Amino acid sequence: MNIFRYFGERVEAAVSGLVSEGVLPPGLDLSRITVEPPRDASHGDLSTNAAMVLAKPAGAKPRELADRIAAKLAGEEAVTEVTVAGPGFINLRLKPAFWLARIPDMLRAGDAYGASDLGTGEAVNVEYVSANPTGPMHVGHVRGAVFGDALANLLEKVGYRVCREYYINDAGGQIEVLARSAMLRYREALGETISIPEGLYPGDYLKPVGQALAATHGKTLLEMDEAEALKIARETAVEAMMELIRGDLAVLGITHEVFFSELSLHRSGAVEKTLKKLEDKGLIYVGVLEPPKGELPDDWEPRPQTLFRSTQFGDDTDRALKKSDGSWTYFAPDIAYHLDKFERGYRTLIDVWGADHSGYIKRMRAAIEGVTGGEAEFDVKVCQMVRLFRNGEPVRMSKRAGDFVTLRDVVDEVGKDVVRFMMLTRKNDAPLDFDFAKVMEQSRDNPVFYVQYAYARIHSVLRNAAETGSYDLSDAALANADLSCLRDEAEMALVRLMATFPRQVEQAALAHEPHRVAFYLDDLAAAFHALWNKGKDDHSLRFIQADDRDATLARLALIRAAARVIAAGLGILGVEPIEEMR
RNA sequence: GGUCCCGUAGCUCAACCGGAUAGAGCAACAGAUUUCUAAUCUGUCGGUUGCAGGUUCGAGUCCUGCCGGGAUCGCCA
Repeated sequence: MNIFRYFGERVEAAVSGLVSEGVLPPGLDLSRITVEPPRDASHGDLSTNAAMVLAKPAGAKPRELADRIAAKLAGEEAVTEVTVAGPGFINLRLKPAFWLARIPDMLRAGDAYGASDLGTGEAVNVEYVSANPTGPMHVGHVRGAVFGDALANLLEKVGYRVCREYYINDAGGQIEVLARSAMLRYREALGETISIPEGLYPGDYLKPVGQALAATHGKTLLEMDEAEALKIARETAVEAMMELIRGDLAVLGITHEVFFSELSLHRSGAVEKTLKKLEDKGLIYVGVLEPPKGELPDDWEPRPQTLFRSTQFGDDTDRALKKSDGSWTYFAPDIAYHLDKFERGYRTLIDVWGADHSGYIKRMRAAIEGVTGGEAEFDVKVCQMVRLFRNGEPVRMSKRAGDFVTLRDVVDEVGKDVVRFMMLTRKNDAPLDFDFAKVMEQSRDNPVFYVQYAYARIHSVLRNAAETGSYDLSDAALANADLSCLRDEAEMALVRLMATFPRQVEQAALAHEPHRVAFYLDDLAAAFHALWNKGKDDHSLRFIQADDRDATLARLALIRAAARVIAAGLGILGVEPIEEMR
């Protein structure tokens, strides 16, 4: 149960009661009414702005209207106290029994706790990673990968039908470089001594590709037309690189449903078809762009080019679709790609990009609006850079000579779960520092540990209970425990926080911000650790009470539910909970 | 120079797409805990939310202009 949604309905009922009594006019817009936890807990359990929002359109004074609504809400079964405060807030306090009744909800829901039908099965496409298939994934790709995956989990959790998608840039110039690099390795595999010139990929990961080419084709590639040979090398290399990348992603626990090839758009004629569509709408023309302001690129010269009228949709300048050699720019097939997603039935398109692509957002948004007639909702989530540290010292990386930290390096060193959690401890558009030492630290400082430790502590208690007493610790049994002895403020604080989880998940999903789940889990862990420590001070608050079976069962139900919530939250982040840490 | 992102406590960051007295952690200081795991907890100190206007009953949040940091800037992807 989402208590905020529930009371949102109760507030609406109170308002429509006032409408039928003639106190309020009919036809009021209720959409801006919110029911939230007040920022300051001393104000109560729930707070609504209904009176302030409705006052003006109803021609009423906010405080007076608040009093009328409050009087109606006071009759609610679960409510113990209603107050009107400040400019017209209505604050509700709920019966402890109402909060406690959420515990069996949680135990019965298990992993599904926090799930909802908010998305009503709507299809959403999340495109993330989409790293060029020119080598293994490096650390720069990790954040977007984790973010996109967690966002997909989050949207699924609240009832969207999510497609996780990867766009393979297998048609550009970098792929030509890859093909040439692979050819070189092929010669090497045939026994030639090679040196890798500047501009080609030097990494050892292309050696197996060269060997595979040699094994399959013998010396025949050397004898055929170079373009023909490069084509074969390219296909083999791209396939091998995608295998590499899929493996890297698997290490992070990421699986895409769709891998979409850029090349397929070229081959199928989808690019031409898409641009024809734009042309028919008068959105394409041949023209000369103004030179960019400020320092000019060295080789700049005015030149007529095929342009998309993205300025018509709010972009700063129109954008080139063809290179001077007549081939497509990156932009052209990308429009076709996004149209393809739309035509596959996705009305909500989410792209996860690195910060270095943020200058591309306006034109893509413009293109999608143009090509779909404004029918698609397009959101780009930009992930800022991750700065690597080792014991506070920045990790130096130079792209030359393959001297970069790979995704596998990081995961091998600290583990998948630590990487995933840490990547979500900052808002996506804020830079993130990742310190190899710090993320392994076992301290309050380290949120991964702190949350995992709360979960482990709970399981420690449960193990202890299983050994020392004859309790039925199944969720089904605990869900039937008499919870009335849970009265302490620390216990209630924990319960209230757990009960807000469904709302937190919904809000995070609507904002496309999975990091909120990570922050919530840190708060939840804090509430649990606080309760634990209170039991040190006051032994009557310990979870296991040898001489009080009812109290023990109630508390085991409480902490078991807390563990369930932590697991549900970690599940969204794609992190495995740990039952024992020693 | 244009565009986008960021600017919140000494430090690292939140703040639920406009709500009440802006919250956590770290650091500092003062305490608790001989444990259901002494990897934890409690308290104190700490703020003109970069600056100046505007919209609003109400602004860290929206708008405008500055200041500062980052990213990016016709054919890379």
